[in-house]
Amino acid sequence: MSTILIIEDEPELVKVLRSYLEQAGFNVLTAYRGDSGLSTWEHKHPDLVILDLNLPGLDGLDVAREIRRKGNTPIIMLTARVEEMDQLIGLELGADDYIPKPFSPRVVLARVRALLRRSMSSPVASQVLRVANLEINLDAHTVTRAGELIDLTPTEFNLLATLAAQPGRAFTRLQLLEAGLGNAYEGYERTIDAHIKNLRAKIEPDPKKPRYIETVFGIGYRFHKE
Amino acid sequence: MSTILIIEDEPELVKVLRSYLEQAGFNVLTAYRGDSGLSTWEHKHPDLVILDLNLPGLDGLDVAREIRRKGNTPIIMLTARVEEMDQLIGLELGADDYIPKPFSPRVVLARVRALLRRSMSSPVASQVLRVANLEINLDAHTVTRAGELIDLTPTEFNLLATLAAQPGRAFTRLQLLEAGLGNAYEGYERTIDAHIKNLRAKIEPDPKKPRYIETVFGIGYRFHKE
DNA sequence: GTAGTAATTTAAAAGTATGGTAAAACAACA
DNA sequence: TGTTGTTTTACCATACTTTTAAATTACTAC
Repeated sequence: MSTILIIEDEPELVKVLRSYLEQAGFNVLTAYRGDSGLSTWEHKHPDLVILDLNLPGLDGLDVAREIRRKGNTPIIMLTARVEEMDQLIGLELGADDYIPKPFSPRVVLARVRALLRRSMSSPVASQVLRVANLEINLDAHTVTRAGELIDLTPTEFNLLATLAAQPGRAFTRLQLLEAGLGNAYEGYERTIDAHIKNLRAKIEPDPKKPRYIETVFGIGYRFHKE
Repeated sequence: MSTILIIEDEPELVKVLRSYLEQAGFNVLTAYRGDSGLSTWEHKHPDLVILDLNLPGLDGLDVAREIRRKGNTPIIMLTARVEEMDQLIGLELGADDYIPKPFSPRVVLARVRALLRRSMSSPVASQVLRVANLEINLDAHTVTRAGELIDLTPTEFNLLATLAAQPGRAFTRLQLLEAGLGNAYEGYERTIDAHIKNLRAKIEPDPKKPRYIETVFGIGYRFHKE
């Protein structure tokens, strides 16, 4: 269930939005000031922020900038008028969407859903990678193939997660050492080969003819796309 | 510069949108039917699609579904009324944003920018060279011709990428040795010839009459321009 | 045009690098 | 200490690159 943080100083508006969003099954946090909103964001890690432009304590623009600097939580900006919105766009600040007041809560809900769907499906935000008939759960550190649980070592899991996060992209052994094992410029590149071999033995139906983890000759490895 | 595909059957609306978007520096493609729009999308790979819900030929919903199935181009959906929009949301179809008619072109422009900024910064944004009907994916280290995957060796891939990155420019064998193979002043220039031959055998429809990789007598080679 | 020259294409052989694999050495941890 | 996971090593098969040399093609000058 997704958590949404509303930073807005007009209590009536917050009340309406909260009820509408909770109705729709979201978990709602609220803050009435910019600074306290930012602090809530830092401690609770919401999945999305609805942010008013004019706020006491700390301006909405500054809040957005700060959130962008420290993370990539999707932001929906509430603005007083369309003209104001256009100005904002010009500023190229990091909000993902803008809704001019007055708006219907329904519109907000629609945008929230659209934005969440988008950010959820992005490889960084999602906690579960689904590729081919593999399911890689980053939180649980588990991998299942067709519902069957596959037991992987930490290194194998990291490698797989790195590769599967961007199917189709080829990684060099050095990149994999860095991303999957943490140790960049120390260590032997062929170590990766050994792990890949073990990984293939566990996840490939036929390890001799890998379907998921492809070899890119002269480069490294790649997770099969599609 | 970003390319935007508008799929909309109302000519007047297309005209307004086009002028507004082009004014803002975008490259605009248009289609008046769902099926032709989908085909344009497949061939031109726009960075974003503005899609009307009601279309002749192929329904907007189907177009969106198809685009989602084959890729992840951001989609902005144009809908007749707010109520209709809510219905769509319920369908959980893959559009990224919804704009109810009537709308101001300014709003559309704002959304386009917001969405592009979002998708541009996403890590999936892959480096792809498209020349003729070849698609050279630098991240994946793959080459496809008309969707067909072509298997190249590392050297062949580097050579092709070097040549295709600047179509029309002639490269000497020495430059190609350096750019494609890494070893500059050592090595035999004729080596390039051998690789070019193998490369042609793989990517040219008729290797005897090369269309892509042209010979520049006395100089070296050049990727065909246009 | 034609002959002569130079550059390119081609195919095959010789050489080299890369990846797969299994097993041994090593490290971490209970 | 026994167990499990990681890294290294070494060998082999395979894929790739380079060289070679002969055949072909393109240019130049007559």
